[in-house]
Amino acid sequence: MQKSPTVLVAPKNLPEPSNLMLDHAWFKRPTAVVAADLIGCYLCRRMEDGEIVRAMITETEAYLGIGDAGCHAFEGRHTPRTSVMYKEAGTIYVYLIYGLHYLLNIVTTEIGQPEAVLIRAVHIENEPIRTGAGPAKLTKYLHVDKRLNNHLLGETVGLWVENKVQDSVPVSVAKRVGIDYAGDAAHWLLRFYWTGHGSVSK
DNA sequence: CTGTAGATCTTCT
DNA sequence: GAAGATCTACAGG
Repeated sequence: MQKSPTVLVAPKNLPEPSNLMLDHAWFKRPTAVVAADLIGCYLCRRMEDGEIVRAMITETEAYLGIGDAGCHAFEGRHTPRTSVMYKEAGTIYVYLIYGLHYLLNIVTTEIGQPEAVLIRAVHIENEPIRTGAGPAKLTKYLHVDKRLNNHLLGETVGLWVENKVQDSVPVSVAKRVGIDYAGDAAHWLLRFYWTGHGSVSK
């Protein structure tokens, strides 16, 4: 009997953002703390037709800037793609990987400190458990692409995060995925996921 | 069920 | 020219 964790209080699919919306200061904390804290929170997207989709975050990864060989901004690398990582906490960083997949990150910490959290998996109510099980799958479902890059989270751009409604969420830590080239940093425990949840990436 | 090819943009060698 | 913070389809055992 493999039942996925039950949401104690159902997410309100209200037509408007709720007062649980996280402000930018919430993301201006140590990146690993933000990444762990995001598990159980809701990634909210206003779709083209005006409907708001609330997707519960079940997996994240922290990328720790200039000292992290797995981070795009390693050793202060500053390119057209990575410049957004140096901006203010709460800024959306979307980039194209392998020429066809968009991945969603949220910038953290201070301006000038290129750190971010990658959203790796979400669970969308009333959808198959694997619908948002992967960083590229969730962006496809939520229509997240380059248009959002460089904008602050909020109702204006149609993408924001609302706080979790559960009191305690079981969180596990593990090594990050897909950065075997990063040497030592490949072993850092910067991946966070809802323990045993069926929507966590493979 | 495991393995791998292919898609094809951005960055670095 | 090569490889990447990935996913899907399909071949083979």
